[in-house]
Amino acid sequence: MPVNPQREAYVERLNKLEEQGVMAYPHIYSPKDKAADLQEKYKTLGNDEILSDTANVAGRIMAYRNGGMFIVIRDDSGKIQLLCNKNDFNEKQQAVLKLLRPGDWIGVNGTIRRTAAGELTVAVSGDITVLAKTLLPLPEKFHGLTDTELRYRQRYLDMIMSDESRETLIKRFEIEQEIRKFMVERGFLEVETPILQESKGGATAKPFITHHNSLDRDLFMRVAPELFLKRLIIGGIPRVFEIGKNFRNEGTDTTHNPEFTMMEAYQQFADYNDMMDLVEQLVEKLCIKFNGSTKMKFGEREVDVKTPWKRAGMLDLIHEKVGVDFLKVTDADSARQMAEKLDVHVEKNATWGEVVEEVFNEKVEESLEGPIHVIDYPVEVSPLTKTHRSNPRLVERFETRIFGMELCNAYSELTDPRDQRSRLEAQAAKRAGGDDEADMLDEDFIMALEYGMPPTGGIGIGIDRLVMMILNKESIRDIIAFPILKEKK
RNA sequence: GGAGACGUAGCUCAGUCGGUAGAGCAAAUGACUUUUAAUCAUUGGGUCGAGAGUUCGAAUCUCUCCGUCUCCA
Repeated sequence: MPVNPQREAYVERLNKLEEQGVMAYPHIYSPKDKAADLQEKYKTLGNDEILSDTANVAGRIMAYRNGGMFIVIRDDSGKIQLLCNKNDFNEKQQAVLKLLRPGDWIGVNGTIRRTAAGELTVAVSGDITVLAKTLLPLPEKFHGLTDTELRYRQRYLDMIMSDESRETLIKRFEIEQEIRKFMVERGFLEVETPILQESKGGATAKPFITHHNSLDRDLFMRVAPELFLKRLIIGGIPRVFEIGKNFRNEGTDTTHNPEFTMMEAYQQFADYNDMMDLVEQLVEKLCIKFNGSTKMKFGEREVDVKTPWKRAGMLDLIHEKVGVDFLKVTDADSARQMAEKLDVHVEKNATWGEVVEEVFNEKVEESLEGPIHVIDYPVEVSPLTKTHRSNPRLVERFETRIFGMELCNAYSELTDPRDQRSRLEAQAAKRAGGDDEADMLDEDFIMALEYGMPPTGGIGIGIDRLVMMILNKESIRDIIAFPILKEKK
């Protein structure tokens, strides 16, 4: 951390303040008023009008003008100007006033007036209570902090200087609160499951590996909570959800952060159709709550998330888009040849399902503005999903897409322990063949399934992506308070 | 992983043809019962991301590396 050469002057002022017998970092303060409440209450007050009404506010100094005669403070509700008339201040009070700077936290008592210039103002009656002295100057007040690296490394400064950054992060956490409320109202119990896991499972992704010293063994940071939440369903909880961090060992870009927030939910006796209803209702409700309508904007693009949303089979979408019906292609060889004809590159040993998924990703995915549920995936790329009730080559799985982005991934959960074993064995074989994104065979999970899991619908919703869509932020770093950055050298 | 842009004072930025490092804000001292990015005067503040090279001389040209952003895979 580079030393700020101006810090010395701030420390010197702090010392002078304490020499005056002023506590720079007191324990408590209880202001009676908020800036925004006062602005609202006195909005009809005319210029130059002076009242005897008293006010008591506290906040951070954002502007300090005319030698302290005019000070603007900001609390959590908004800003208000203070008037410090030297003639009303005794010698010590004047000394304290002189030592204040933007960035300091103060609390004041005073009376209400509106200045000739039209600014609602608290005329301070002498004593100013210092609540915290800043030892570093705030960034330049007009432009604020624009250096993206500094904004993320010192997010608190970004929040101080940018109303938009601060409000965006607050809304992000409010959205999470609303999601919890929505789920609880529907009878889901919020639970917690292990982040440190002995087996890597639940999603196709590279894990982080960490080490437990006293057990002397490596553990995986979870890529998904899925296999533990299912154990809770088996244990008899009818509806569970968990909102928490998942960790995937991959690069960063505008839609990926290696640790990201996911909500997974599982519902007893339900299937994937119920999950489609769930996510539709959730997103519609959030959009109305935070944007005032069912219209959702992302950059220049706009969609309407009014329910119900379109549902379309993955193979039908491919058929429509490129004119090939992969259901009529029955073996992997023919599928691979078909992919080559479509100019889609696939691995030499790719299965039918892997080819279909790749063709979808290359040719169809991007054009889906949504909201749309892409349903019925190939069985080979969905190791934890129950086979489709009308076609054994497919599974009852859907991914919802909005603005071309994946919002969620959900299934009728695979509950047959025999089928689950053979699917995970296939995954383990891929893993043995060098695919470190493939799942491991988790014997303990299979055993849990052997005790009987009821029909279950499950869903995983990417909370960061959802927040980006609702708040119209095109970079995931804007809605994560502390996104990952490279080491500063 | 690839390509491009960027990196200069605490912050926001300028820096022409390669020739002594600049401004505004912030800071220090003072003035002003005035303000709305307050203003005015004076003063201090630089490893020009790091390293190497070319050159009499490099913020500037070349190369390597680091970091940030964007686009692509």
